[in-house]
Amino acid sequence: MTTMKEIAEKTGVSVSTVSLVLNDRDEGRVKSGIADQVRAMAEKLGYKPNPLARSLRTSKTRILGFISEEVATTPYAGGIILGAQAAASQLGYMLITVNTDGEDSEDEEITALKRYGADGFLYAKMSNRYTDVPESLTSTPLVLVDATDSRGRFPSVEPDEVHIAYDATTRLIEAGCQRIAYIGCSEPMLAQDRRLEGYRTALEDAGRGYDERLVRNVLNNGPALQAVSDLFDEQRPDGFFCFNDARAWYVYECAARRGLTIGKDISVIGVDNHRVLAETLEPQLTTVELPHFEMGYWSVRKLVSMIEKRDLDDIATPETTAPLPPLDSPIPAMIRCTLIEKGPVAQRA
Amino acid sequence: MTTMKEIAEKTGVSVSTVSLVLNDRDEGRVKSGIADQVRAMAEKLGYKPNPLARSLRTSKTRILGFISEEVATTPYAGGIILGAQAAASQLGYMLITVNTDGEDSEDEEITALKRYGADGFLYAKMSNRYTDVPESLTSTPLVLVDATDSRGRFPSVEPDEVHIAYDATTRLIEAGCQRIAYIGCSEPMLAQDRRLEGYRTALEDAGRGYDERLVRNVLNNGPALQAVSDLFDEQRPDGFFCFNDARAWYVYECAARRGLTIGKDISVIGVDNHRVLAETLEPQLTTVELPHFEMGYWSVRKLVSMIEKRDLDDIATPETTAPLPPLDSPIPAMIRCTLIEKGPVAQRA
DNA sequence: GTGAAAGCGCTAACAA
DNA sequence: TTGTTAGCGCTTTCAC
Repeated sequence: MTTMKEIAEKTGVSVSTVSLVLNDRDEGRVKSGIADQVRAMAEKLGYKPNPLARSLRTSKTRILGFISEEVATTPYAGGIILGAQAAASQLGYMLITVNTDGEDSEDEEITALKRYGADGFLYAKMSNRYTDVPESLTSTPLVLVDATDSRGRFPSVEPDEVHIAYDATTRLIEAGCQRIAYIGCSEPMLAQDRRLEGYRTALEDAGRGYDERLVRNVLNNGPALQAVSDLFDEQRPDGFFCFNDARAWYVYECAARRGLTIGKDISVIGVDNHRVLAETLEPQLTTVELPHFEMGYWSVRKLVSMIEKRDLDDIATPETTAPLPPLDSPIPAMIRCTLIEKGPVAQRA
Repeated sequence: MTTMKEIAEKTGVSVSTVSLVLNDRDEGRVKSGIADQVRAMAEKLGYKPNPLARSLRTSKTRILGFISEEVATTPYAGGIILGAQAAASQLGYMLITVNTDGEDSEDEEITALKRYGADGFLYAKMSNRYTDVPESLTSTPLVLVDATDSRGRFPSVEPDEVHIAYDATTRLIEAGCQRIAYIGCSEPMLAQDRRLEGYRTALEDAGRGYDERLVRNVLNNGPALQAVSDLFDEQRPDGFFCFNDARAWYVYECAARRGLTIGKDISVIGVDNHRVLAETLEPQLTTVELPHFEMGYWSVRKLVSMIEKRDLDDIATPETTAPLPPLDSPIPAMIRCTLIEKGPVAQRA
């Protein structure tokens, strides 16, 4: 690894000059001829700054910590991490992903990261809910991802849950569905509340009544299948909006048992949390893809703008291959989601 | 953050002495009274070494890089990462997880990690196959996880694929299945070859013939469902061993369409790569759980033993909550897998 | 046994 | 406009 010292020697200047030039702080301080020489030499020797040494001096590491409980158990976090990494590498940061399977290891991992000098943290949950931020995180720049600080102290970047449900429900209405059910989540959760709201609003905007008999909020377990089964028998819905993969699968399963064809007899739109829909039921159902990538991407930009105390609107995207959101938009807190029509949605008279 | 300097001042000794003591290199070099004082003061001030400063001096960072393409897209990597993190934190290392969605970003991320001074790398694939190690990784200690170096230069830690298939097939035989099918993978892959071998050996050990008409190697796509469907009609198998989730789902689907009950008419054992089985089909199928956690765990130990050029048999597990493999065992290259009987396996006469 | 001193690679006052 | 100096927190000879 070449050092500034080597460059200085080979160019016949001092290290400080090299430092100045290579950090682009040479404007009006170093003669441009010299500066060019230095840059050329750095290029020639393939100089790369040693981030450790720099950090030791500046006490800024350009390291970002990504904390999540779910990296390990769902592919859900995947897109978020990809997006976060894209933004981080774009901005010259390194993203360190840490998963804290339990409460115990959490603080431990966080302090480890802090000792390594992380400049800031992302704290990601797996489904939008009010969240208590661990105490150890409150003293550093922090952005919540797919979560909302229960005490309102920290900014967050989340999917636009109301719109998810509104769009899905509207799609079902437009397809001609008459009795549209919502299979929700019975745990208290922001995402659930807002999706129910979007579902309801869509119905009302279309001049339909909201009928709570068509709403079943269930858990991810045995009784859930029964509840959905009952819904089929009692209400005979012809359209379903489902909170997530598992719930969409219950509908799929119930339909199969009754000989109902999806796309003909009933239409199903599900939110694809765990990629189960994408991976197995793909041809059968229409899915809403959560904006994982975008959430990761924008939360990193938000975090970095907090750390560097400036807007990032000037930072363009030079050589990234990943699909990036338009960079001229300001950093959003809510992100619209994409409805993906992979499977058939029945068109009725 | 307290520094050694502070401890030195408050104790009235020099930094070098403090360094000696706090690194346990004081035996016979520092009077034990002094040493105790230093330790007490360090404890009192809550001293934590600054890893950056240390690394700058020693050019060892105790950072491990975990490179994978699939962290982002499957939950498969999750267990591996958990295991790797458990081992790393046990051994005083920090694990940096990096996913390289495409070929392009891979080298970039690796060099970034190298500049941060990673002491070694884990290179993980998503299913056991011969793998070309990226050139940029060949100059640092490296362990492959769930993959085999195509040029045989680097050690790897993998599931015992033959046994997976042998055990699953044997289980089906013991349950009384007469016509046991294997739904495999048509891509060339170590895991596929070895599982086919295990399937075959189990049949032969049981005095059964191997009938290649009962084997269907398919891809993860549309025609696959048709192929499995044909298998049902042509061969009427009553037992299935499936390469992974998606393939198990094809069987599940075909059975459902024919009104066959799993656990009564047919038995299905699938390898749970993507947690789809665990999350949606859990009550229906018997799954083989790949030893993700263990793979991560043991590969880190292997890597660290390479880095530190010593055995790790003396390192015990003090305060980890995660389930750890027994620590007295030597580092294994192949890891046995667990067959999980979640669903019914038909018992026939 | 202990401490002084040098240095890892870099940045930033301050001098010149 | 450039170089000198000091120092980030730590480890490691080498004198004493």
